[in-house]
Amino acid sequence: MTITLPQKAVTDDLSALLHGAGLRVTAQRLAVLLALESRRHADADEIFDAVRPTLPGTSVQAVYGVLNALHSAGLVRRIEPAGSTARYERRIDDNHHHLVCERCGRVEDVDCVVGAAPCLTPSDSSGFEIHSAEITFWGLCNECQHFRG
Amino acid sequence: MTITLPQKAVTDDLSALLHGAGLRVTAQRLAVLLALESRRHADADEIFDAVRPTLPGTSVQAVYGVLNALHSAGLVRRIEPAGSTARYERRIDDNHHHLVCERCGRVEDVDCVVGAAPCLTPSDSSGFEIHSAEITFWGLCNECQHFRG
DNA sequence: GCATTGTTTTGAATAATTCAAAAACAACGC
DNA sequence: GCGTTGTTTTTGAATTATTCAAAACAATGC
Repeated sequence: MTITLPQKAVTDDLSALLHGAGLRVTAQRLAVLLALESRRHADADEIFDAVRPTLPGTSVQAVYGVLNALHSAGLVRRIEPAGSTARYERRIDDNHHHLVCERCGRVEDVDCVVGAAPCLTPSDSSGFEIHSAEITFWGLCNECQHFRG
Repeated sequence: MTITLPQKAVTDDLSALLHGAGLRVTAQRLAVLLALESRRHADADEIFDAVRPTLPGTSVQAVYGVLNALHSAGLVRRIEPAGSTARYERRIDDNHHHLVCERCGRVEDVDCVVGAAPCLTPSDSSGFEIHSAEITFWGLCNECQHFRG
């Protein structure tokens, strides 16, 4: 029986993830993936801030590069709600959607919509070959509802 | 019986539209609205190009200003698909959705989705007060389907 | 017509993201 | 273990959509 430090175990998982996707395992990529584990809908800047303490010397450009690589490999999902910068998330396997606050930009997950399946089929696709459907709900988050004049 | 030039009639309609929304009627606003009549999902730059010939001296900033005013007044809808600049459209009364080409960024309208109504209700809204739902279908347009390797 | 208030122009700034070249590094075979 | 090769990161700069601010101007109500 081998005893592994929890931290190490997580990093091993992430290494395997990268490896499995045909990507080289680098400290920056592991750090970005780790940062995404504990954050939902993080943007490049948040991730940069999260990575910096443990991996000083990392550049913002590297973070963008890593995120682009992870996205191309299908390991992270990128959403760009109107008015926000690009946000990244690790939940890629399920087909969940997003609630975005019109006032503060906060993003929350919606696990499913009622009658989800039919939503993925438009009635007339104008010759498009459809790959995915993205649903964004706009409104006011809990906090911002109290700020109205 | 009065005979009105068609061009003039359209402009009168647009003037009434602006007036009804409590906005001042200016040449730039009429020109932008007119440009939007014949264009679907136009961005600020396209509109600027469309306005310039008939109204030289108009600045890009003015176009942005007009579009923001029209949007705030609810006269135009603004969509910002990931990877594109903001696009504007006059169809605001209906609740239609969009097809966006992942390759060339082309945007098409989808009149309705099968089972449209249920789509507007998420199962768990996390305390959000929901105002609207936006559906974007991602895929390849007719043209871009032939460019695949 | 004239004053008021809102809009447009002019000119400059902002901020997210990407580009490019050179240095650093990971993966692989030996 | 060690060099080679191709990829990734750093460093430094560019791009581009959009907004900001002050001054000139124009629409509306009287």
